[in-house]
Amino acid sequence: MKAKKQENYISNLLVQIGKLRRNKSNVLLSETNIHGGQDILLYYLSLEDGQTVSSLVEKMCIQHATISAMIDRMETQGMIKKEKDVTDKRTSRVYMTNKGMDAYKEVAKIWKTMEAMITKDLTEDQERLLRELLQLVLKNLS
Amino acid sequence: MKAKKQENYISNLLVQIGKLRRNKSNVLLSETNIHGGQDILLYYLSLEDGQTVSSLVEKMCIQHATISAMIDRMETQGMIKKEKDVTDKRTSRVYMTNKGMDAYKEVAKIWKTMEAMITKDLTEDQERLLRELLQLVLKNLS
DNA sequence: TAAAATTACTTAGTCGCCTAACTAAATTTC
DNA sequence: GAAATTTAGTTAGGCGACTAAGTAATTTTA
Repeated sequence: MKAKKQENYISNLLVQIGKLRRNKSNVLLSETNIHGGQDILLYYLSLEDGQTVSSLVEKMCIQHATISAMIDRMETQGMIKKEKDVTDKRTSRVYMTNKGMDAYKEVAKIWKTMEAMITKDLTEDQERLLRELLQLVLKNLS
Repeated sequence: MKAKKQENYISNLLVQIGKLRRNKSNVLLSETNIHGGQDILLYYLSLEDGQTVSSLVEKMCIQHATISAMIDRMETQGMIKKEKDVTDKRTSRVYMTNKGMDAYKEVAKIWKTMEAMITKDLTEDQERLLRELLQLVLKNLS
C-alpha cells in the first residue's frame, strides 16, 4: 500500500519549493549586489568573523572549489577580505568589510521577508510542527 | 515574541535540506549518465511524450534559456529528440528515445531511494502531515 | 631527518540556472 | 493586408555548484 505516486513524493515537493524559494529570493536579492549563495556566506561571517575557508566550506555544505571562486568575486566587490593565516600558511581567513556588513543587513531583511512569505498561511502550531518535521528530515539526510 | 533567530527559520531549514538532498541525489545519479536537473525533464516527458519546450519550461519552473542548453546536451547524449512542430514552426517538440526511457527507469529507482531516505524516521502520520504542510508552503510561494 | 601522507586551497572544465538581447514565426490590430 | 505585438526559442555571458587534478604547506611516520 505504501506505493505512492512520484508527484506526491515529499522529495518532489521539496524540490519544487526549493526552486520557488530561490526564485523569490533572487528577485529580492536582485535589488542588491548580492548573489544567490553569497547571502549564506555573509550570514556565517556575521556569526563569526575571520573564519577559515575550510570552516565556511563545512558550514555551508559546499566544496572548496565553489567557495574559492565565490570569495574572489566577493572580494572584488569589496564585501569581504581574504588574508593568509600567519601561523598556518596554507589556510586563509575571511573578514567582512563595512560594505559586507551593510550587505548583510540587507540579507537579514530579505530573509525575514522570505520567512514571512513561506509561513504566511500557517498557524503557530503548524509552523512549530513543520519546523520539527523538517528537522527530522534534515537528520535523515545528514 | 514572534522574533525567531535566523538559524531557526523554516526557510533556512529548507535551504539546508535542499543542499543535502541534491548532494545525495547527485551521488546516486553519478552512476548514470544523467545530470542534476535532467531527471525532472525525463519525469515530465514520461508523463507526456512530445511536449513543447514551453510546456516543459512551465512545468519545470525554469527559463527557456536553461532548458534550451539542457535539451541540446541531452539530445547529444541520445536521451531525447527535438523536432520542429509542423503546424507552428516557432515551437519544438521533445520526444524520449529508447535510451531516454531506460534512463528514466533509473531515475524512478533513484527517486524512490531518495524518498525512502527522507522519510526514514517518520511515521505514516508524520509523513502525511509533512506533505500537507509542505503543500501549504508551496501554495504560499506560488 | 627525510619520505610519505594529509590538509588547504586553486585551477580547469562541466552543468544547472539566470538575465538580457536577439531572431523568427504567428497573431492582433488598425 | 501591412504594421505592431506577442510568442517561441537561441545565444552570450555571469554565478553557484560539482569533479578531477594540481600546488604548496604541514604533519606523520619510518
